[in-house]
Amino acid sequence: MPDMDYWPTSRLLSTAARLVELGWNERLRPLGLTYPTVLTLDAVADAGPISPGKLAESIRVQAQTMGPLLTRLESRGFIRREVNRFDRRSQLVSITELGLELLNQSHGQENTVLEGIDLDSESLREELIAIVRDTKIN
Amino acid sequence: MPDMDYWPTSRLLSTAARLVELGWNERLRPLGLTYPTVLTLDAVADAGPISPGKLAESIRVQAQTMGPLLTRLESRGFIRREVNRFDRRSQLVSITELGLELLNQSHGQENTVLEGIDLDSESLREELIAIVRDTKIN
DNA sequence: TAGTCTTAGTAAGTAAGCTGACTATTCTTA
DNA sequence: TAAGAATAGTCAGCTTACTTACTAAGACTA
Repeated sequence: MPDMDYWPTSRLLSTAARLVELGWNERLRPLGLTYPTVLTLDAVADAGPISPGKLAESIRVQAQTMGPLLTRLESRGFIRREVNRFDRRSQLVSITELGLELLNQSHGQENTVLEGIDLDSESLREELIAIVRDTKIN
Repeated sequence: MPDMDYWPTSRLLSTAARLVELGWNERLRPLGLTYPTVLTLDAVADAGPISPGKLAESIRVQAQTMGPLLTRLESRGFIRREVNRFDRRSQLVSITELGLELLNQSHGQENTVLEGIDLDSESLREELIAIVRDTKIN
């Protein structure tokens, strides 16, 4: 085990994030989902029919990242994409029955991730929120 | 800005990590480096001639991830790889003069990242260390 | 010593994320 | 109303990271 006391905080942050995502993905694999796809499905389920751009903004990735992600979700039948009749540049994404079903199953798994690790401390949450809030995205 | 109070902590964690890495990469781009390459160069500089496997272990990525990363670093002349004479299965990685020089420049940039964000609080570090320590990697 | 187990590294395939550059549509303004 | 600016999405190219499966070399054991 490396001597993490000497790691820069940024390095701790990304390593922790990668390990947590890894744990998530392990649980989600049997469902055919991954961590980012669950984030996206969640956002679509929440925000009703929504454009890919807004979706990208809401989970803080680039539009170029959201495109292929939606393509994968669509090819598996978890979402639907249609052109917005009122602005033909944009699309409207909505979740399918199958997507909703999978999303519910994934929420059932949620509790089993990272049990034993005190990940829900309020102070940790507050510091992470500060980072996300204060880091400017271009 | 989304309502992060309702985000799961894991989501906060990976979003924060991605944004921090983004900020890092912006600073490193003029040097021709990226966040993971600096991690790797750092580890090589620290641990002297070291095998790719140990290197992967020390920064907690898979060996299959380390391989291509070293190939890129080598093609830019930042590191050197040679076969270990005493165990011809393995290699020994060492940093070059050029790599050392770049690494020093990147350390100079380090201070300008994330200034204004309280990223170095001790409690944040402790919680992150706990996550990295307690998350089993296969 | 021959056969098996272990270890080091690589290859192939997929996913996710980025930048920069492009097309198509809509909006704005002179 | 025509020209230019802005917006939505995609394409191409690159990097990082994972899984599964492989080869080569060394170690161990019957």
